[in-house]
Amino acid sequence: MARLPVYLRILSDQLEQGVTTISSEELAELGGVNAAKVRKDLSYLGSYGTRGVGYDVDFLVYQIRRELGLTHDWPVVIVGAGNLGQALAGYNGFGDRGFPVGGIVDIDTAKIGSVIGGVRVRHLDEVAQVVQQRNISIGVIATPGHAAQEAAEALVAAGVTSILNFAPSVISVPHGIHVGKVDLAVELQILAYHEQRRAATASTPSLRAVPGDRRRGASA
Amino acid sequence: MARLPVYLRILSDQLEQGVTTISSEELAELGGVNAAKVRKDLSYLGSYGTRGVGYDVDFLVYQIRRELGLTHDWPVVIVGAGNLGQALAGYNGFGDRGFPVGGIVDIDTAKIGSVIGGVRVRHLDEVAQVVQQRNISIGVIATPGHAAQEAAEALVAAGVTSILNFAPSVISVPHGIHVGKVDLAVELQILAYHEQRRAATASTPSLRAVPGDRRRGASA
DNA sequence: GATTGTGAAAGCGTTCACAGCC
DNA sequence: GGCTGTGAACGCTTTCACAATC
Repeated sequence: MARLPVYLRILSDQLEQGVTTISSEELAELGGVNAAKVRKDLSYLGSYGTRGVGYDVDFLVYQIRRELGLTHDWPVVIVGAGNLGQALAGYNGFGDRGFPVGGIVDIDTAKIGSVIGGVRVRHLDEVAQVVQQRNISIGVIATPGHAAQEAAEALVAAGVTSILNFAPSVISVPHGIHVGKVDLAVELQILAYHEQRRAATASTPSLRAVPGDRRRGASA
Repeated sequence: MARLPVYLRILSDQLEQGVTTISSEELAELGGVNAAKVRKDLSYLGSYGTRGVGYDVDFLVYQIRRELGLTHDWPVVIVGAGNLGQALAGYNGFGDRGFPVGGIVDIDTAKIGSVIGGVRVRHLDEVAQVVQQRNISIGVIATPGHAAQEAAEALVAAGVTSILNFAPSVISVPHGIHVGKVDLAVELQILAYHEQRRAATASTPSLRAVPGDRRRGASA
């Protein structure tokens, strides 16, 4: 379920703030979703709530981590030491959340040997070595679009079985390889779409229906 | 519809390769989806296909751009000139696809004045000025998590109506502001989940039903 | 003959509503 | 009284299948 990581982050936050118990309604509020949905999602993990009380935050965090396979670190290898690759390697959000950068590779000899975020950049040809040495199963593609397919093939050949693709082009991989895609332009295009619709409806006086937003407190 | 940007990218690629006509089946193949879905999606834009022939790629690109509001550029302002902000600002994928970086702001005086991707970094306090000068309606948050809320508030106060949040924390914004979120860790967690399931099923020769604890005697 | 456009059917995720439990 | 867990209703999205059209 794609919402478990969201719950996990919220619950981790709550845990830090000293919250020990949480109801489905509170969690739903924090996550911006429906309480019934939260209960359905969590019941999928097992019956870990207590009726009349709620869920034990600490236990729930453990269970979600277990379900997501986050009981141990998943080192990743980054292909591409350009702007994006450097940002990802230096981004604490990766290592802090269980995905330490186990290697960075590139084909630009000018970049090879430099150190980013404590990791030395090596040549793409050595990616198989890196993957096997550090027992890596997740690769991150941070290359220009035209190099993405080559990067994907090198990763698969090296033994990686999951790929997160930041390049703005579609890669094709053998069956059985999991691919996640983050296309920055697509995200912006969706926002642009909403902006454009906002402009269109704002200039259309016929649509007078006011959304009946019956929330109690205004957003704080 | 969230798939339009995907079609747009494929069609743009095809256009560059000299393809002038495409059938729903070909487009579906390239996009990895069902042909009927493609037709339904495109029929939503209007009846722009020709039976027995297919769709005119050039015309379709124009229509999708129109629907998405991509007939003009949408300059963006980036909050945070750290690793991620620099990567985004230097990333051609933004400007090339209609989202030029109209400004970068930060609170670190050491960074202010430096030039990234041709744009000078200014102070967060000047964000309203930047937004109004360049007529910006989309802001990008590339700060550490703890600064994301402050960034969001500054953007909203400056007049931005859409926000793309790369920080690993949830921001709350007034009603009517559109927020897109890219959480790098969430993407990786989803891949980890699949990896973990792969390992689990690989080590389970046959899926034997595990007896659950049925409370009460209603076992049938 | 090939391909679109679209009603109808099927599938899936969400929400409701309430019994069961603390 | 409060809250979970879940069958059932609902609504939305996807897929099918075929008439309409080129």
